[in-house]
Amino acid sequence: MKTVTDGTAPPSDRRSTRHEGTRSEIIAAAWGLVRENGLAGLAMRDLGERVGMRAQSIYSYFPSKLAIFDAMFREAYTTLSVALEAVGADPVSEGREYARVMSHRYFDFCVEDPVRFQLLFLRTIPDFVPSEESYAVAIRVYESMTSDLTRIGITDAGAADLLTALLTGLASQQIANDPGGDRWRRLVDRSIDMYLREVAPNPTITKTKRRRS
Amino acid sequence: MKTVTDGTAPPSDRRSTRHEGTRSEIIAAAWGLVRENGLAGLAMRDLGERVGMRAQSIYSYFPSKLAIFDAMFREAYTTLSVALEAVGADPVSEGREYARVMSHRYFDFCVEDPVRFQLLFLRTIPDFVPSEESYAVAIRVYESMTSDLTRIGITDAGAADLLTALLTGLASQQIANDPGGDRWRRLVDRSIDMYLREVAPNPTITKTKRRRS
DNA sequence: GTCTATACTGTGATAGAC
DNA sequence: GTCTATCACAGTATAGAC
Repeated sequence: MKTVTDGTAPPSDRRSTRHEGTRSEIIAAAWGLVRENGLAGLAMRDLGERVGMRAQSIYSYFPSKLAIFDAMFREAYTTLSVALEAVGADPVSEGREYARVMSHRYFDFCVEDPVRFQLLFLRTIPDFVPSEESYAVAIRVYESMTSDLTRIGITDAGAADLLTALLTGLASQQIANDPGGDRWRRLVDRSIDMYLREVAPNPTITKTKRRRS
Repeated sequence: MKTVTDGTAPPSDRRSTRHEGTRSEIIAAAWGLVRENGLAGLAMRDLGERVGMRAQSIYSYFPSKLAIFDAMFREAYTTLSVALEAVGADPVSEGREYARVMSHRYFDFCVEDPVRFQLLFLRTIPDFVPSEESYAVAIRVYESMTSDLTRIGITDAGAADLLTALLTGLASQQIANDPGGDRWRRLVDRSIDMYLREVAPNPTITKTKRRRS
């Protein structure tokens, strides 16, 4: 129902899988091009050439270029979601340790792919607004993070907002002013300590279960 | 000497002032357009129309569109420089109070004009790299901030980097996820406290002179 | 359903007349 | 300095072959 920005409803019956396959292929090619030429530098003609068709044919799979960005947006947030969920499953990751591991995953995810960072966290493409479905994935990631923080004893209002601001700030500075270096990366651990001292001043709180035995 | 990206050396003698005047006019018009259509939406034709000439004539004043962005970059950093220097001159602004006032100025400067923020702090225009002269202004602002922090007792390596990351992170989140609101703005004071507790744990340090009399 | 062919508008930029 | 004319290249869209 209501695949508004989703583009090109599945043909009819069975070879929609092939259609989906081509869509994935296009998105993958788009990521490659975007990493080479920047987010704004994505050209439909280049994209067509990369996947072996003319630019116009792409419109059979996506109604517009913005729809491609939307699919990329959703895919990237899903990747982030998976990366962060893996932390929660890690038995070692309790309390402060969870915060530390999660923060590093988040920071690495940002710095790893500057273009992806730009697409997800900075509103930089002129008319791009993520569709309802895609934005829902983003919200889900954020809610998951909040509930994880709650789980380890950080129930503070604004605690999650403060953490995302801190991490995206470090990542953004790293990307913009020292690409390839570690000038801000090496401040991450210190930032977590600083953050935890603020939102969970009592260290016993963050050690959820069994403190010694 | 070597006005490489500066474009169009002054004609010869005296009416270079008029030339400079037109340049300023073009830049002012560019700011207006960019706030309306976004940074990537700046079109030379629109710009020409705005200043009362054809698009091609602008190339008599700037060698390229990127040169216009460069001039805007420099102008904006000069504005930031002035805003922050005013804090140091304020006699009330000592120690923690300096950090607090300065941080709010910085944050407000960022949020006040999202497009300017994008130009200065996020590398988002495909091939734009600030010229040497323009980047020098940015460096000067940063060095001034560092020396101010030193003056109030924060000599910590990376302290300035941590602060800029924190503030740009808060601003970036505010702009992207709650434009017009205050969801991250109201975390600024708390962030300063958190920050000062990290970089200057001893409160007496930051109170530079006369603690009581 | 998916392709090719063609075309429309708008972009940054250049050459040369005046 | 400012103009006209022009270029190569974007994104987008429609028509029609297969």
